[in-house]
Amino acid sequence: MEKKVTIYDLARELNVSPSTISRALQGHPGVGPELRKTVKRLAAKKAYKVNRNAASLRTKKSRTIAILVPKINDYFFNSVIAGIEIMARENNYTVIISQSNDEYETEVDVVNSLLSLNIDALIVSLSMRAKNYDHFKPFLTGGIPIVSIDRVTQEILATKVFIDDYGSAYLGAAHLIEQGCRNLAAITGILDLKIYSERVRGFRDAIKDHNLPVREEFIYQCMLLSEDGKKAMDHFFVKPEDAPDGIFCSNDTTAIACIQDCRKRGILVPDDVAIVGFSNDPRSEIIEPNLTTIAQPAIEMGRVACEQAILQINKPKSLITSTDIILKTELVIRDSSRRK
Amino acid sequence: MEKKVTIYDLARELNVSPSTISRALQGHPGVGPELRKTVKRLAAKKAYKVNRNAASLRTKKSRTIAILVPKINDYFFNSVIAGIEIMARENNYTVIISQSNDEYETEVDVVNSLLSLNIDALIVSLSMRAKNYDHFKPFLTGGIPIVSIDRVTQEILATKVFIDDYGSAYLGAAHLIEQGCRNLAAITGILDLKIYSERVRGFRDAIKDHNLPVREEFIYQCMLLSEDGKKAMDHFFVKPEDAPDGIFCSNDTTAIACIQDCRKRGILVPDDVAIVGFSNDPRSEIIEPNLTTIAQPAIEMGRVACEQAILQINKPKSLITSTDIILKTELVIRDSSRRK
DNA sequence: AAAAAAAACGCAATCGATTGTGTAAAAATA
DNA sequence: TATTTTTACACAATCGATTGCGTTTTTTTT
Repeated sequence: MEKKVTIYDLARELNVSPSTISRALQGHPGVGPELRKTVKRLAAKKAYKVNRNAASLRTKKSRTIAILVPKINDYFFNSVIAGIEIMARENNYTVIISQSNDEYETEVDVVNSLLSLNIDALIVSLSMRAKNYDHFKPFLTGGIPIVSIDRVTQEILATKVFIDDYGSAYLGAAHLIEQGCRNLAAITGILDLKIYSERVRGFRDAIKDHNLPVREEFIYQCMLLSEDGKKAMDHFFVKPEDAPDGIFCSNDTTAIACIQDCRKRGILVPDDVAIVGFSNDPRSEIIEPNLTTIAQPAIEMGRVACEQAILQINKPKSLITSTDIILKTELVIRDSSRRK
Repeated sequence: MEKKVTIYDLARELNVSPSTISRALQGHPGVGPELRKTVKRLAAKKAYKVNRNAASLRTKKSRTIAILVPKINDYFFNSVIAGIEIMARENNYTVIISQSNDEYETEVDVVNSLLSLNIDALIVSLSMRAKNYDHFKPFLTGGIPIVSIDRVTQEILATKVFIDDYGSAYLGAAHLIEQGCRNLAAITGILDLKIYSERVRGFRDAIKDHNLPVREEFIYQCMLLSEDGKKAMDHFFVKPEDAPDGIFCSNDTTAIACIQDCRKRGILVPDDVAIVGFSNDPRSEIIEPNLTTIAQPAIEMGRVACEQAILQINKPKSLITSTDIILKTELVIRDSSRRK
């Protein structure tokens, strides 16, 4: 149980003051180049590490970025986190993670506990069950920048990194129509979230623009879990003779559930029903038939979000701005929608 | 930009000393129940949050647990992380994550930077390219407990949470033999890691115990990436007439790659070659044929690891012990190995 | 009622790093 | 050489919470 070495230890050993040690280590001018080297050498030799708690207490900067996502073990968020972590490391930031489980209460809870931590920035993807966004206010009034990703809202003053949900969904739906579908259905997340309402809007517009009817009962709102996919199928197929021939899903989990459910029902994909998912989950190129899906640059999104966070951190507090950064998606056409 | 409220603010407002505020908030005896309530009420009203940096500096406890895994966006580790996060939250701990990308240098780097952070415990799964474990020593000499998961080593004094790799692999290989395979191959990770050497040992013993020959050239060591799976197939099938009829893979990624490669080669799974994977990745029940695999309780492993970490944290430092906790696995038999 | 014990709270040091300001010595200028 | 400017470093306050110890007040005991 050795105690950690502090700048005082180094100072004593070199017969200089602790402040000089601190400055030397930071490469401050005002410390002779000679002495600076000596200090750094000794620090390395004695395996000195700054006590970040002490430094943070003094400077009010923790070099820590917090991430809050609905679910950690989800492919998309997972990749986003990986992206954030990479960029954070490159810039010598530490990353804290937590999940809301898509529950509003947990989100509030987590956000509150983050307030104790003196984080420099928060990167957040909202929970499905948003009620209001008051719990984020202390960050803004405290000068802590928020970067909102994927599931964003205009109600928080934050840099937003997301994709063109409207356009992506439009593309997906249009693709289904091009493949001959005339009777489209959609599985969507909770429409309170812009991300999902935008996708549905794109879905609708694509149908309208092709002079087809939008069937309201074929827009199924849910939490996008696997079971929800099956329930949606039950819902769509109450009258099998009047069922959709194309389904646009807001994530791959439900899309895969649909494909599996089709198989059970003896419905052919893509011939009877063509299916498009969202995210390009690894499972989508494994399911048979391979899933057509909208690829999102998840890792890239993480990197950009983190980059923006760091940018904001280094900006004068009064200048916290609200930029929107929209990343490109790609429709990856596979067999689940390709009709020869 | 409001400044945060501190115990001094509360103290001034109530005309008591900061120490009393601190004690009241912690529920210390020695503060009247009356006053305690008043303090707590005011604290809540003014949205007071302890400054954890200040507290940590003083107490040398940060209520922070660090996780270091090879890869964040990997299903298994992902789930472990989720499990850790849940348990950590329940106990009011914060979780820090980082990844080594399975590289030794990065691992050393990350570990070193964790030393600045005054973490209370470290939960680590080793990188594939371990050279030595010296970088972990400062934690032990510093009284910071390490919990090692999945990829563990005896060379670090730490609580170890893992599975019965030997037994699981034995079971997997024995299962292949029962299904009629006589010529088994294995894809393994780097054998320096106990987890993989144990699996290979189980694999070998199962073959021996069934009086079959172990073919050394059919044990393929690699990083367990998807490409490695394909390379392994190339290797196994140099002489197609003398190729394995059963493959035991140390993870699902390579197992899936094998199945896909078999399809390309026109090899029937499981009839020509039966395949068993490891981890029960979500993809394993989607690939055709569904992958037989060893299910590991990933989230549970995370929970237990975190629980152990907290246990160690609360133990007198001199009592840091090295417990081994072995979790149960389950052979999930699916179509990739089931021969009728 | 006096003495002892307990309860309730304040004082001040402490954790380790940072940084504005002060000061001596060295270098540059007049 | 005397004076000004620079350089190189030290002093001491500060960040916010915690905690050992001391003091005052209240309660209990004899």
